Amino acid sequence: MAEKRRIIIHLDMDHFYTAVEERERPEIRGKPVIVGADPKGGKGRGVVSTSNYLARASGVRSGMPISQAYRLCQDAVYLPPNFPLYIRVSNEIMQIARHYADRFEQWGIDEAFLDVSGRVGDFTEAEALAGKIKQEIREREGLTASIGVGPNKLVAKIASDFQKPDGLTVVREEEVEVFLAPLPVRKLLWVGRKTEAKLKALGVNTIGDLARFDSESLKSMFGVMGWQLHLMALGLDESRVEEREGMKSTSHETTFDEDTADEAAILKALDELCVGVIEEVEKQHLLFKTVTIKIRYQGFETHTRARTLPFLTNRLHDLQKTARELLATNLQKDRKVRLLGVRVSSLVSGEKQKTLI
DNA sequence: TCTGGGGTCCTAGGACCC
DNA sequence: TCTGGGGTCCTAGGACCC
Repeated sequence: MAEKRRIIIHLDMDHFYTAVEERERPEIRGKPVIVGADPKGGKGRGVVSTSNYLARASGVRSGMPISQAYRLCQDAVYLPPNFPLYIRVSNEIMQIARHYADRFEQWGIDEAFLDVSGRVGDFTEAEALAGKIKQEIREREGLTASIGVGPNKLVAKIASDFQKPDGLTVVREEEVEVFLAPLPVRKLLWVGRKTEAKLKALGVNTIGDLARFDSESLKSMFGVMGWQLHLMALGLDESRVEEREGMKSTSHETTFDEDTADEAAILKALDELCVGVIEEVEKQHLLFKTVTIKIRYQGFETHTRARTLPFLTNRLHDLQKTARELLATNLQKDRKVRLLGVRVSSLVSGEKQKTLI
């Protein structure tokens, strides 16, 4: 039995963090703006979270070391991230978008998928609907978004990235193959740096190359992922637009300003991370069973150590005690530490738990 | 070039149970 | 002495997303 044809919209806010900052601070408009770590005159550690298009013109990109961004664009306005603000604005935008969709799925802080199959008869009507969504976001929030419309989530997502900023790209079912073929494989969801490199070694550069590649070889080389790669290259994706509910884990981590072997400073940082995690656990009314700590040494070597408790808890004392024990038995003496992290998982809603007991 | 902080999912091996 | 099969849970690492 043939599935009903779907029409999916992907909404992607343009350079979200910097766009929000520019909206809130008229004095920085017209300048390159970079949200991320403190550059500290070129000596800062950390990376660029988001940069506006003026900064991108100098070569600045998300994820780039902030020291490198500083060399490329010294006259930019550098701002620390203001997550409470971005989350507030994000919630307002998601409210707007949600009411245009039969099914809605938020994706990160500034993206969303909308299944509008039941609301529009064809892609032309979907394009008009997408225009209305962009307009409402512009009028109510003073921000621009780029939208992609396609027969599934994969194509819609790639389409939203096709023309930016303030873009609107529609890819009909019969146009999918021609649209995807010339694009680099890196545009596919789940194809990151590593997979891109492996594919390149096979002579696969574009999505078209991948579509022509033998699917059995892909499966034997990449396992489950290989089959997925084959389907994606053909523009096929049956995954549903689905609201995710229930966090699986929550964590805090911090990179020291300077790598340190000072045990007192390390323990203090660990305790503070635990406090932050417990605040989130309490806010969300959660109980947890598994504690994981993360240690990154000087040189970027990273380890995780986990322990599952025989009981559910939301107590700071349990977290700090477990985290300290995991650290004590795994910390390599006299090695400088770059980063420390604390995560809790095996989460259960505390309210639900009460009714179970 | 020198690599944040918040997440999700997958894989592989080992423990343990029936 | 040599040794099953299936299932679940746990740990560690890694790829990927925004």
